[in-house]
Amino acid sequence: MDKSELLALLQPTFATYGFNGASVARLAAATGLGKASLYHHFPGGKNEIAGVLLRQAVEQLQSKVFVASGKRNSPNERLAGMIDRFSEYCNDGQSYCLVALFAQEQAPVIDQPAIAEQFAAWRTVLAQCYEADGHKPKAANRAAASLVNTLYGALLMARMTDEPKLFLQAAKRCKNQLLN
Amino acid sequence: MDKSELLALLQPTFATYGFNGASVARLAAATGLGKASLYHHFPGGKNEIAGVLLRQAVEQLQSKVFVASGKRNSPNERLAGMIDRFSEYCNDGQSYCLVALFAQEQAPVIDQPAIAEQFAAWRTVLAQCYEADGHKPKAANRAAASLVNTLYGALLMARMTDEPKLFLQAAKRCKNQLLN
DNA sequence: TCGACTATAACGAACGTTCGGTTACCACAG
DNA sequence: CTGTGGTAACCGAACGTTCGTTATAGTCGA
Repeated sequence: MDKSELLALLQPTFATYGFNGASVARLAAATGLGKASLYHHFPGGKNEIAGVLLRQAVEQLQSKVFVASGKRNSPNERLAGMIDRFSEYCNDGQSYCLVALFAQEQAPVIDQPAIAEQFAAWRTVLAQCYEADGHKPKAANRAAASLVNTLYGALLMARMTDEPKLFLQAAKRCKNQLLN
Repeated sequence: MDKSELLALLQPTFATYGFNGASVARLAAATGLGKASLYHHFPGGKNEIAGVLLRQAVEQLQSKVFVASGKRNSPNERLAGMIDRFSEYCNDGQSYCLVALFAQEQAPVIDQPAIAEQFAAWRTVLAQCYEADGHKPKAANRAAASLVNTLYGALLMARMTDEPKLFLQAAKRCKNQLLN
């Protein structure tokens, strides 16, 4: 059992129960290993696991979601692509974002200023697309902030109510709105 | 020290640390009482306290926020009022919503189907306003869902980054959008 | 035989909870 | 006014459990 397999088995437990709710016993059970065996792979214990998964989530958002890929495409297409990739990231609203989850619990693995910077950077990426699409700078910033808010709000809503479709519908609305 | 005072002292601890993170020791410390004394007021222990606070939050959203008050006002003014009252509810983005927090941790005090119903009802209240404002039923439903998503998304964002202004700005944008 | 891996069993600390008993307060009989 | 009884409020100390962690030892392919 190698490390990336383990992490894949561990992630859902954190995503389901949050940092505090994911006990080492539960985490070990999720992998099929004994608690002590987990410590062989992650000597830093629970904090190390959570830290790796958190960095993984941020990295994924950074490299797979909030990138204005396809320079040949129109700004709108690039924005739509980001929405689609965020949708993939959260499994169409079925999986929650560890960054949001850990941040809300004030988990010890969270570096809040860094998270704030990260989200600001992602908003900037979005804003640049909106600007390239003809929005004035201020309007572009507003639209970018709105989009991130809506996506995360929809994801939160989907989780609260256990209705992933609430996310899918919101994502669709966001994309439709780009066509104006 | 009466019960409502106690609850007021206890709420911030839950709001800050979440259900799992709010230990009885912390809760007791927040009130200045000993742990045993808390059990005098709340024999049901931590679950009872969290349950009361949760019901309080839902009740507040129900009776103070998502009510189409002021029948004489225009639908837009009523929607704007709800945004304002939600803003008050979350202290301009500085306090988090216990419903959202507990729901995300899958806290034992949460009845997810009930929460889902509750939010559906609130979306309906909003949708009726949008309809009264001339939107077609489907468009009204979409607008209502978007508004809730955005408000909660902005609140989540504000908490994640510890920047309440992200919420205030979003609330302002929502209100401006009503004027079209 | 060695090193990577897993498991059993236990550790101290913190958890939520309960017990036994002390204080503070107030009604009321003397 | 004093004294007595009852009750609500409160607390220190401990309960049993679970937490995250670790010491120790066994398994097994190379």
